[in-house]
Amino acid sequence: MDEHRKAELNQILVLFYLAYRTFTDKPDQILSKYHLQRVHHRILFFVGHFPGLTIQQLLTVLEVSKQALHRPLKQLVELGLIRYTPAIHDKRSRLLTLTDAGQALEQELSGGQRQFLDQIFRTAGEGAEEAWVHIMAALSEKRPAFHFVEDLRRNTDE
Amino acid sequence: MDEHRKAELNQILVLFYLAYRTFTDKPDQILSKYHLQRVHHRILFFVGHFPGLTIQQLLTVLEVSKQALHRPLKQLVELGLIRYTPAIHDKRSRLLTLTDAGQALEQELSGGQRQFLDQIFRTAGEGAEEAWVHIMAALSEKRPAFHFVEDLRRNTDE
DNA sequence: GAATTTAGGTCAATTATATTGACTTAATTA
DNA sequence: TAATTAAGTCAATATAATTGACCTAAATTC
Repeated sequence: MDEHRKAELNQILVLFYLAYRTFTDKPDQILSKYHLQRVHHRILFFVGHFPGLTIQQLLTVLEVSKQALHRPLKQLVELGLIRYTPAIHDKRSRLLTLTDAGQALEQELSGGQRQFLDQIFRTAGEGAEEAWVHIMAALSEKRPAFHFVEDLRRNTDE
Repeated sequence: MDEHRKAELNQILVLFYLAYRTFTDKPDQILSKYHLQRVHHRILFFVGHFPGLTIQQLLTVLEVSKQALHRPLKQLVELGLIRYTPAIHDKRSRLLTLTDAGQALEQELSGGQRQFLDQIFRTAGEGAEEAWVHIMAALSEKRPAFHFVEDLRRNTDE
């Protein structure tokens, strides 16, 4: 790889870093109002997107330890943002869903991100969204959690 | 926004999350071998990409407090990965550059990221890189650090 | 020239968080 | 019945960030 291309890719690495930070910035500000952190947003988002997720599944997608998830999840339940619904097939599992308040906060946190992306995709040229998604999927697909989430989605869609 | 589009954008949010995690995963593994963290990679990357960066500028792009930067930067200097070169114009400033060992580690950390991106862009369709960059820039451009980095780049190029 | 500001360095206290390991209960599966 | 699994919790340790204070030396401003 020549120096010019390396410099070009470095600018791209900077963009990736800044874009991700910008992306989590507004939600982080909202979270801090409630004394919550990034991990709380992740929990709310995944439970909102995959209603009925179990704790085990949540641990798998977030790739954190059970002990690390314990406190933030407990807080969200105590705040009345997440509730357990009993699982019929396996009474050991606890199915996670958002309460109305949880849905409202999730919307407050992720809604801006969705609108921001939607607006950028709409103003970008034809096929830009597909290209972006293709590249992000290529970046993700070596990851075990990627396939796990794909399987989750397929099961949820049924 | 209808439910279908919301679900579509949620999948995209998942991709963003997973792509970024995948992206920092290998470097994080390498860092842990040296008992270093993400912030050390960021420092090495930005100093490597902008040789002669001052501490103030580094604080601005990383958006951390002086005290938060202090320890990891000190460690990198003590490990012989980063060196101060005296500033002629302002003797208060300390210009940061990578040592040979620092360049080697930076290459080990970011080189894989650059190659990974380069390969994906090459196998993606025509214009995919431009589209991706356009979108990531749109996501970044509201950020003060984005313009700061743009200015830095212009000054470095001169 | 004196006063102020700026770049950088450091210490201490507090707070937050993650990690490892161990242990428990209840339910399911082999 | 025995072994495994989902979930919950405690404790100890280590890591990290944050706030606030204080310091030196160099540069600017008045």
